[in-house]
Amino acid sequence: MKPQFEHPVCDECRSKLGNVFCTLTESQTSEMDSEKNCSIFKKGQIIFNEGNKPAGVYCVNKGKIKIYQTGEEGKEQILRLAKEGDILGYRSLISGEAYSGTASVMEDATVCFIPKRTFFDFLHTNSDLSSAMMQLLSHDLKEAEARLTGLAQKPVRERMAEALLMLFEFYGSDKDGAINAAISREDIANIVGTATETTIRILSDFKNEKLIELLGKKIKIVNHQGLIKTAHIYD
Amino acid sequence: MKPQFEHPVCDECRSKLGNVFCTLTESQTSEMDSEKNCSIFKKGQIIFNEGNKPAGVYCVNKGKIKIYQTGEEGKEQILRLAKEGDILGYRSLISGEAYSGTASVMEDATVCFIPKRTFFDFLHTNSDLSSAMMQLLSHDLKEAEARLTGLAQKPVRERMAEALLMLFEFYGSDKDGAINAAISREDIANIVGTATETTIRILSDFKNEKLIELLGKKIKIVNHQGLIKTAHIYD
DNA sequence: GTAAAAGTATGACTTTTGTCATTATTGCGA
DNA sequence: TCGCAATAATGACAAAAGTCATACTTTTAC
Repeated sequence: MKPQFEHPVCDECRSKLGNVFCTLTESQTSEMDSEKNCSIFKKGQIIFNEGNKPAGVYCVNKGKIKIYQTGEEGKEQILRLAKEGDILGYRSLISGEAYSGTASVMEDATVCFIPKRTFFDFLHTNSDLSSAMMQLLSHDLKEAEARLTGLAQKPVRERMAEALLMLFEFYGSDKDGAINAAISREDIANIVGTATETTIRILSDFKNEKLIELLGKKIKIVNHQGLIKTAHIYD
Repeated sequence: MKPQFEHPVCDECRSKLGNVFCTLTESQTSEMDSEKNCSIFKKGQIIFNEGNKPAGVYCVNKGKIKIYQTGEEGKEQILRLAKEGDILGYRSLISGEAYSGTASVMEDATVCFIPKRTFFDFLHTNSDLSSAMMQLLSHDLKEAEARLTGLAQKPVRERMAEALLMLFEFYGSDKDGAINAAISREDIANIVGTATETTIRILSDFKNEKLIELLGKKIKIVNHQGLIKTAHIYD
């Protein structure tokens, strides 16, 4: 056995990163440690697929993951991004349905699997966890509804500015001050809900307007206020 | 006192219509009956406003309500519709934020108000209710994400067909077989996420294609299969 | 280390959808 | 019941965004 691999840095997930599992009691924490199952996923691998039945929830220890729905012509719509500390697959598990989206690895990841039975057991006996899950779902719902309205009402350019600010917020910045993620133009397009070419064009517009810099695959925001203004966010 | 007005048909909300409050115990049911507060709202009235702080949840006894977000140029995006048996305002209450949408009455309504304290008290002591709320939120989230993807990927015509099928499903049909709601073209536009004129045009296209009939303000679906095909839903 | 594949960039053009203007039509209140 | 206001309908046009073609660049795999 190699315990340092089986439970790599999950204490971090719980305490440092402050996800819903912070609410677990001592005994639940150790039950989780014995029940969970961590694995490594390489870039491009699928963690779960739209249409599959969930058998538990996933907790991301490390890496970057996208959850997307596939439209008719195979175009992906990215619904959510996940990084260390985030949990995945709870929506479908809770509503007892098949996954409505696919989780795919953008950067090599370590992910723990917590079996359905364990998770529901915690949920039924720990009202703090229930409460945290309700808040998580409420937050996701708020987010989804805001994006829905934006998609219906805002032009691509505004949504693009918004997406860049979101990516910066979510991933933070590397040593160069660029968004700390190697995200393709296509993925950005699939977040914003537009064509890849349009994404490329708007990014070069932003570059010409000195709002961003393009450092290879990395994007650096050089004028935050300008982007905020472009996104028409005034609060 | 006039008990027949204070608690008009709430037993129906609970048992017949099967909302989350089915999970309440006997004593909680009577506690709710004494704590709740029912009122009548006329068409056009606002039940709560985007930005306000929630003080409880609302349970719709009768009537038709829309929840929408207002975009920059004052355009409404309808997020959800509610009818008898539905509850309102739980998302913001649970996440402890201001309302992210406005609830406005489309057809005269009777609505009960359940104070925050009572609701949270039930939630903490009744794990069946917690569970039901989690399922409700999960369902809403799934719905929102599906609409998000549709908005990003499907043309207006498909979304319109989808919306008509949804309205039929949600409101049922009246004696003429038409959708049992007097919903304006503008409201339909704000559900679909398009301009009112585009809505009018597509509805007359659908009429010419013998998919629907327009009986004054009412819409009758005469070719369900055709609409399903137009919406590109194949499951 | 090199070739193939994937990703990025740009131009030309088309399609979709929105906007504005104008005219019916309906519903409702005085 | 009349007339006003809101809603619905339609046309002409403009703008936004998508598609297709092609070139160039970077990554990846052998």
